[in-house]
Order: sequence, then structure tokens, then C-alpha cells
Amino acid sequence: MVEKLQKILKNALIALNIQFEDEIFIERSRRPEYGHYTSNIAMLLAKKLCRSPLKIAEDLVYSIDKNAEIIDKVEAITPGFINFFIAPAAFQKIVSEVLKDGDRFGSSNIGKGAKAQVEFVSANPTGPLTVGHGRQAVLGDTVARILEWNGYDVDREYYYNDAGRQMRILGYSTYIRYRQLLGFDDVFPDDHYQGEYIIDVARDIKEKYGDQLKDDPENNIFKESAEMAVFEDIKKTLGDLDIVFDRYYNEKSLYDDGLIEDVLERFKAINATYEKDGAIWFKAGEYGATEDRVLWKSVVDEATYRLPDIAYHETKFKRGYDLIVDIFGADHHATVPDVLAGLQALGYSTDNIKVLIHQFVTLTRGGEKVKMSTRKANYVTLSELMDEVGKDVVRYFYIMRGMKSHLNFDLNLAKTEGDENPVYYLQYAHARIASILRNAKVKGLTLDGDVDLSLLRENETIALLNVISEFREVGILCGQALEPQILTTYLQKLATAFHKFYTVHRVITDDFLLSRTRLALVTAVKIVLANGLNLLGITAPERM
RNA sequence: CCGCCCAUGGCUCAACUGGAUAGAGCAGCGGACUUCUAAUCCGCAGGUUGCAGGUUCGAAUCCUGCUGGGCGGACCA
Repeated sequence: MVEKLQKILKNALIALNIQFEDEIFIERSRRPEYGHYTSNIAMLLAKKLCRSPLKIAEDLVYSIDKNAEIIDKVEAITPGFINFFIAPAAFQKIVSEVLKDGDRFGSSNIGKGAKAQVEFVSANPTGPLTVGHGRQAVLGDTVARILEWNGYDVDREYYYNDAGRQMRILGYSTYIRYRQLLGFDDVFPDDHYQGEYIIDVARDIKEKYGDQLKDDPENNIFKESAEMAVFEDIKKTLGDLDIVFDRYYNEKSLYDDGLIEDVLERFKAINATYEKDGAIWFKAGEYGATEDRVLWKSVVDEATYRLPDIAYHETKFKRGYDLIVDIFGADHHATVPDVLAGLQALGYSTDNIKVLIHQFVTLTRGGEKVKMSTRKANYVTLSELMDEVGKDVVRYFYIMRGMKSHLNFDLNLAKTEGDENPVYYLQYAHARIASILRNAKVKGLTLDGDVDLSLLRENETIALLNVISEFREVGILCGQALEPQILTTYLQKLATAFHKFYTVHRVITDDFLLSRTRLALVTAVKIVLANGLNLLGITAPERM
């Protein structure tokens, strides 16, 4: 639709002999009086042509091909908008398009099969995922789904490090729990991991090894068992959210493959490093970052996290990804310029890296903040949240706000099954249609047979068709902006348009032709709702 | 001290390269179920878009300076 209008305007410009190279901007009108689509092109041209925008708009309207079948009416309005009123027939056609494309309706091929990678969660396996990780998990997976929907070949990747200090603490925490289970009255250090899950791991070790390891805190079994248990738990939680990673990338392999050393040597070779205070610094400032950074420590003979981060990101290029999406929490945003600077130093263009930074989550219960501390046992885990409110609500709540906003996750609201909960509003629309289809079937009414789409002409019906036709644009916009929240806003709009239609018009009546035609309409709505919900990883129920 | 993000009705949030009269939901008040699901719909009320300037035909959106909040600025990740 937009393309057609652009073409119509383009022809009008040519007819008036006006030069305009950029893409002609067409947007949905805000109000019904302004028609269905609007262009501000006359106002953009006003300065260049030194003429009143309204005059230009009027000229354009005059030159527009009135015979174009999709247009009912075109108006030029002060201060210079051109408003298009679309012919009902153009909207009505959308029904058959939806029915034809089915679960692919709205998808696009703007990705053209390019390889994309989305890296997210990337939490080290020291404990269960928290509600904080949840936002990133759902955001990342939804972005991945949206990219797939737009024709990208997407890999989901989880990057982790099981070699650091935190992991040693995890191992030692397990060891102490093990000792305690053996009856020793060891004191559990305050700053160690106090979660229940550690005790379970310790119990398993005790069952297998008895007290053989009681004086062997360095034994890898503690760390490895804990890590394995934690990872199983993380994967299960993610699986419950319908999130499956294609790859878990261990930082350690960067060392094993010699990539850390390799990157460092190349930095040195191009003189991008220098020594100061016994440490090796990277001239990040020369490559777009604000400050130089230490790459190799002097106090201990090891790299800082920045070096493996850079080496890791280089593998993404080497592995042939055309689009690289990183999802970070606000607490990691400071590392972004360093990684980008590193890649630039290595000679890569960072244009194809999109870094999405999301703000934090606060959990509230009845208006009161739920406090969270990672090491203490008093945080709410993602899996507990799932148990409490279910996958659909969790996914929806995480995605319904823009990622730049702080997310207020209201447990009470999430738990209500009533009208306050926005998830059910969408699902209810879908279930309601399913119910209509069941009733139709009982009465022997199916889509087999003639329909007359021109019967779809009441205000509520046209409004509904208009929203359906917007779905493709929304999908593409989401794919470009990588902002899933656009989709939730749209689906609310679609559900509203349907509910309004439903209260005014009956689908199943004695008029067979009209009934079958409306049945086609609501089936189309059902398909679009299901496609949208599926993109969000939310189930589209047949009954509620 | 420096950097990034945020501030929109009582609450939670929208607003698509800067567009027309800033929109929803919840909470409040008043209506609509003998008809395909009332988890719905309709109506009323609610706003100086944090403050002060600037840019222009036009600003919630862009720029500058404040105020208030979140997160960072480690040889922690």
C-alpha cells in the first residue's frame, strides 16, 4: 500500500517536474478525518521551491492520477499535508491475502537470507537466572524471532566464562556445603553463594564420594559439578521460556585456540598498544573510545576481560555473520566502545554490529519493591517467576516496554487473570475467534464457497481491515528497529479493533454469503493475531 | 569530576525520518449480556510532555544549561 502511494506521488512529482531524490515518506494518519495515509512531502519541498507548502500540496493533488484504483479521495490540507483516503476495495483485498499466506502473512525478505547472530543472556554459570536476566533472555529471543521473520538466518549464542574468580568462589561454596553435610561446623563465608542449589550439588558429591574429598578444596569436582548443575538449571529455565540457543561459546576456547595471544600480537604489530606501570594498554582512544584500557594485567599475569571480548567478537566476523546483534544490560554498556575500538583497530568495520542496551528490571509486589541481592538467597529467580505467572505472561511483560525504559514488573498485575492483565486481552481475542469458528462449523458454515468481500464495508469493519493491513509494515519496522515493543503495541491495537467489530457485528447469521464473508474476515484476524503472538513466543489459545 | 539511559494525566506506559486537536490500559464515576465467550464494549472525568532557553513553517521528539532518578567510569565481568 505504502509503495503504491509512493509511486503515485512520484508520478505526480514528475508530472510537475519537481526533483526529489529521497524516499517519499508516507505514514498512517492519526485521525480518521485525515484519511488513512498522509504524506508531508509538500512541506519538505516548500523551502527548496520557495513556495507555500499548501500550494505545492494542492498542485500535487491536482496531478495525482485519480484513476488509481486504491484511492478513494485525496486532499491537500493546511499546513500542507496530503491525505489519502483508501478505497474500501483495496482494504478488502487484504483478507484473501492473509488467507493465502497464512502463517507466513506479514513476513518479509528484507534480510535476504543474510547470516545474523544474536548474543544474549551470556550469564556466567554461578547461579540460577534472575528476573534481571529474564528481560535479556526474552528480549534477545524475540529479536531473533523478528529477524528470522524478516528473512535472516539467525543463530542464538550464549557466551560465558567458567574460569574466573566467581567460579572459584562457586567451587569453594560447594566445598563448604559438602563439609557441612559431612558434619563439620565450617563457617559459610558471607560473600559466597548461599543458594539452595549449592547444597543439592554438595549432597550429590557426598553420596558419590563419601568423605574422601573432605580435605581437598581445590578438587575440580566441586566447581565442575556446581557448574554443570547450574547450567542444567539455566537451560531448563530458558527451555521453559521456549528459548533454545544454537551455541554456548566458552571464553576458555579463545585461549585454547590461541586467539587471545593472536589478537594481542596483532595489536602490538600495528602499534596499538603500549606499556605502562608494567601492564599492556590498548590505545582505545585512538580508535574512537574515550579512554585507553588495560589489556594485560601487571599484578597477575593474565588478560583483562576486554581482550577476550574483542577476540570473541572477531570470531563473529570470521564465522561469517553479516549482522551481529549484542544484547547487554545497562551495567555493561561501558565495555561497548572498547570492543568496537578493538575491532576497528583490527581493521573491521563495525557498521554491522547492533548493540541493544536494556535498562534494569524492578520487581514490585503490590506497589512494594522486592529487594534482590545476587549472593544472598533472597532474590527471585526467573524460574520461580515462571512458576508463579507462567511463560506467556513473563514473555509479554518483559517485552511490552521499550528496552530503554526501566521495567516495572508488577507481580500482582502479572498474576491477575482478569481484565487488568494485557496479555489476556490479546489471547482472548484469539480465543473468541476460535469460538466463532467452532460454532460456524457446527452450523455447517465453512470458508468453502463464495465470499463477497465488498460486503465488508461498515466503519468498524473497514477500521479492522486497516489495522490488519498494517501488520506487514509493523513486521518490517520491527526488523529494522529491533524494537519488539512496536509489535506488542500493534497487537493491542489489532485486538481492540477486533473486539469493537465483534460487539457491533454478528458473524454467524441467516445471511449465508455475509456470514461466510465475515468468517473469512475473522479468520484473517485470527491468523494475524497468531502470527504476532508467535513472534513474541506467546501461545495463541483456542479457548480461555 | 566524566560518560550513557530515563523523566509524558493519580499509577504503568504509547506516540513510526521533527507533523495536524499528545493517545491507550489500570484506578475513579456512569452505562451495555434471553443473541457467535462481558477476560468484552460504550460514555464521563483526568495534561503547561521535569524546569529554563534555543533551532523552524511546526518540538514530547533536535541543541544548550539546569533539576531529579537509574547505570557505569577497576589491572572485576
